[in-house]
Amino acid sequence: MKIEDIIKTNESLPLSKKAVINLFYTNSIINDQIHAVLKPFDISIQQFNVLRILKGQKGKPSNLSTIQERMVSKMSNTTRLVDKLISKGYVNRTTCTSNRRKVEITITPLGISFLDQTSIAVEGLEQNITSNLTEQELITFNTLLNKLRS
Amino acid sequence: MKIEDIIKTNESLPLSKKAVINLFYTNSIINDQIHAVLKPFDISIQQFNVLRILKGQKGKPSNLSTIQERMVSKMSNTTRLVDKLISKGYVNRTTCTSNRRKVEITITPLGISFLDQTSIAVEGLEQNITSNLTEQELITFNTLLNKLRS
DNA sequence: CTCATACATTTGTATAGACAATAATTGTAT
DNA sequence: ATACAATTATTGTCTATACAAATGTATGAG
Repeated sequence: MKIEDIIKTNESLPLSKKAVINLFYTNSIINDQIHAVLKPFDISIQQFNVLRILKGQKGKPSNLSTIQERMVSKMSNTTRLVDKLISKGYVNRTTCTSNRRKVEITITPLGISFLDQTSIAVEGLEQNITSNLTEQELITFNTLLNKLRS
Repeated sequence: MKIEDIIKTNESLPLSKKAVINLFYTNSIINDQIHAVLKPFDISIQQFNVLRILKGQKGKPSNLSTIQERMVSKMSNTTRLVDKLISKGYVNRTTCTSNRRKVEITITPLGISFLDQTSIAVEGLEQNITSNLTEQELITFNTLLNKLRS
């Protein structure tokens, strides 16, 4: 469905506004879909992303600031996000010995196996969503997003 | 900057995942920019959107459900959003006489002049962001977003 | 007319997020 | 060595959001 039809505006929008609204709207739709997929696993998108980042470190511990850097939508409160993951047993937190201001966060075996399970569901959704576009279109889409931010 | 460089992943991502992450990341960046532009006006993006929807009605009052329908990122709590706008004097709320379950919300003259002022700033930003793309690229971008949701 | 049901909005409550203030540790200049 | 600034994380507080329950109103069946 075209974005004009969705927001049901009578006047035709300038292309710039249409693009921004369309970006927000599409993001919102997909966000809801991921949220729905994660719901049975009782985890939020942000918590899921932290686990993904930690697993990407392959055992190497991360500090809070590193996690925050790599989060796609930055979170002011990574401390409390990690608190939630600790209480679920998915990550560990220890103070860094070489620099005691820092903290070292690692994913637990339970966290890894949990992440592996949920990832299957999320990746299925991602492929399902993007299957509406050809490979070439996906490449173009990524390029356009990159340009938009530049 | 390419999305791979931003999330600094060692392994190359599947195109489907890359596209979804890129969408989220780009949305987040632009969201922050709009937030920053609106900050001096002391209004949230959601409140701004409600004002835009109401002005689009050209004097015709809207009920809550209509507003909710047209919001790009749907809000569970339009009541309280409207409360905020009332306390700022930007909208009015009266119960609908023909159906007293419903409520009629209209934008006030103050709301309109406020919206006109802020819109200049927001539209400037929208044009600034999208100026990185040619007109043809913007059209393609909109088409790809539409397809992604289909 | 009265009851059950549907509808439109509001309210309650728990969680998430933004942002500023604080605490603890380390680095640096004199 | 000491004082001051910078770094890193945590906490407090207020607002926003998600979601369920409650409120008030309308409608249709019998």
